[in-house]
Amino acid sequence: MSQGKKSSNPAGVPLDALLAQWRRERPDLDPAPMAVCGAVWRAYERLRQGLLANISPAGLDRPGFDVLLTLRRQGKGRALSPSGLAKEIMLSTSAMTNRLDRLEKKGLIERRSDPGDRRGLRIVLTEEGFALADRLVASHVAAQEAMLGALDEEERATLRRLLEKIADRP
Amino acid sequence: MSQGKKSSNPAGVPLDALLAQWRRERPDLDPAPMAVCGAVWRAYERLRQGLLANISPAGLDRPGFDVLLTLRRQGKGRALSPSGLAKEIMLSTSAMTNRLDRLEKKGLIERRSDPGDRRGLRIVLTEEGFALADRLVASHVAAQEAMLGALDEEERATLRRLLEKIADRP
DNA sequence: ATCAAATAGTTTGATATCAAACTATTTGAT
DNA sequence: ATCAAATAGTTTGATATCAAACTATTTGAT
Repeated sequence: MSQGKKSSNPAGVPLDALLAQWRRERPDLDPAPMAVCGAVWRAYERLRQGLLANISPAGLDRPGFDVLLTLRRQGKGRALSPSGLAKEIMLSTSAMTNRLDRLEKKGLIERRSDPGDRRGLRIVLTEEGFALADRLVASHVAAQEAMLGALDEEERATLRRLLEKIADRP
Repeated sequence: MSQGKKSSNPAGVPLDALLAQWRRERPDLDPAPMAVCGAVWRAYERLRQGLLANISPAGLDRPGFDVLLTLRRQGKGRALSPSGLAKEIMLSTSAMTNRLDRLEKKGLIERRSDPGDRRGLRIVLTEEGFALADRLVASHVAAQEAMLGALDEEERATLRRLLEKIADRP
């Protein structure tokens, strides 16, 4: 039950101390990239923790929440196949089978057989799943907004641009 | 201004498309924070992929690599306890037991009993583990440098500063 | 000096992931 | 029309994580 981890510092050691150790041990290397990558990692961890705090009271974890939001943002009544969901959420199809089992058991989604392909399924939100997604996405965006609160609009735009330079690199 | 479409997309959908879906479905919410958080996540995923490409040829995974580097940067012959390692790497101590078993089996680390506390252990790199860490950290930093290649020095500093505003937020 | 509480590390039990094997169905070349 | 190959989703087997229970030892209050 207790989350015995420090929350302010994803990895225990301050980045500067870590770099100093490497400079001492490997003066032939320039450890500067570690600081940038470490900063990405720590921001990611912070955001992940905030996400978890938002969804775990509802008994959801990250992949389950992703399924709900992915379906919700398609619009009322829109469906996706398990493999389509797996691709968007970056899970294996076997993990998706498991996720869907759990969400179905909670009454949040429904497996319908695809009328056009008897191998296939169409996953839809139940009334209850739709309502939960609607409720959670609001607090989710609010939580994200709070975590970004130290950044003004211009800084957010800059941050996005710089991060995309990493993500889009071949 | 926006070069936003790339196929090596961590999650399948371009961020802009995702935001557009939310604006249609939930015009009452401002989904802008999702774009920033999504960008952090995608950069993180990119870096994670690059890391994995560097270490998996050596038969290591992320936590195993972290153990090696954490020990290596302490300096030759310096030791840490399993719980100290677990804290730095943010693994449970039970997961650490497992990691150490595997690394020990590969001959990369050694468990020595703590002379000052018979409950405790001191984990040290073997000669082979030290050499592997030394080899991998070099290619690791090189790989990171390559992934950051699109950013100049000033951009890197800015990126760090902005990310820390997220990570350090209470 | 004693002994309850704290601490270090391991084991156990529940659960998650992935890759590969599998079943059922569809597609496409002939 | 046939049937090998492709595809959709599930099951299986190996392995990882965590929390809680456990064993051995140390700490600290008395």
